[in-house]
Amino acid sequence: MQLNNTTQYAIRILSYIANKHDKQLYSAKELAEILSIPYKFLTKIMTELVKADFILSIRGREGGYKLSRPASEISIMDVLNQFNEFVEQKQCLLGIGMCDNNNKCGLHDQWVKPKKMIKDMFENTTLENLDGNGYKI
Amino acid sequence: MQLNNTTQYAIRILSYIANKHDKQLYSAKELAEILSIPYKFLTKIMTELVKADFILSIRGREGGYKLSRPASEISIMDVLNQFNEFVEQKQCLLGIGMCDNNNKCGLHDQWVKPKKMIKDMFENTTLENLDGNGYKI
DNA sequence: TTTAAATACTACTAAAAGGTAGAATTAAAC
DNA sequence: GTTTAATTCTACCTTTTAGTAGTATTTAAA
Repeated sequence: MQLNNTTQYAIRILSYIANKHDKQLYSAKELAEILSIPYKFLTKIMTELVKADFILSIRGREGGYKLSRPASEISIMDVLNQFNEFVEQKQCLLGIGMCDNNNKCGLHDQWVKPKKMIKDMFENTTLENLDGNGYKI
Repeated sequence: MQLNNTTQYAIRILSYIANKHDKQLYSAKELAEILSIPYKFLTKIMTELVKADFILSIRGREGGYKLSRPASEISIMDVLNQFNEFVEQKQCLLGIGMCDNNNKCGLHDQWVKPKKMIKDMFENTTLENLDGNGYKI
């Protein structure tokens, strides 16, 4: 019941870039140091973020990364989907194929409400409305 | 944002044993076939369930497994804890150590409510009050 | 025009999770 | 007593996830 490592990193990277408006570009070196993410692993994730069109990269000397669209237009759910978390909404909590009202697992009914809250939370939270300033990175 | 395989299997096994009162003992062979869980992997999980005192095993010919206490006294949360899911309540959603009101990650505030719902759901659901009969196994 | 500092690509290694094999142990049935 | 059917133990194999290494490419500065 946790997000995987790569997804956690991705959210932290995007959230950091989104909430610091004092600069235009962030280099991988800089992000890796500030966020304590292994440099080589971070660059791998950056490439994926670029391909997913969350991030725009400028190559060459003085290059770096920035958001490819306004922070308000990227929800946490968008990021989760890109990293294969929570992809299939009907995915059974107990791993027995797909779950719906006609095909329930033992936990299905109890799971409906919490699942909806999680879903709404991730859909309604964008890179812009994370918890303002002052949170750990 | 999923339970891991082993945990899913464990819940399914316990829930099956708890909700079929027409027998005293279930053998690993039988459980593996009915629940479509690889036999050898299931026996491994059974051993863990025995050690965790959810299950009582009878060895030797005509042996098998049964619950070690009433189904109403084993919550899903108990099982999750045993299998290292959700163990640490303060565990940060973004993987930045521990989270609380004095030490928040960017998603902390939004995560509080959904997390509480999930927690309550898992704590209040026991092997007895899974969705009655007729659900898939 | 060379050099330096950045991203991108390809391929590998390490650790964790999922799963398998085979033999040891136990105890009822025969 | 021997056999048979069950659980248990130890060790291994496979797949996925996490992380590393090295080189190629790009582009602005010197």
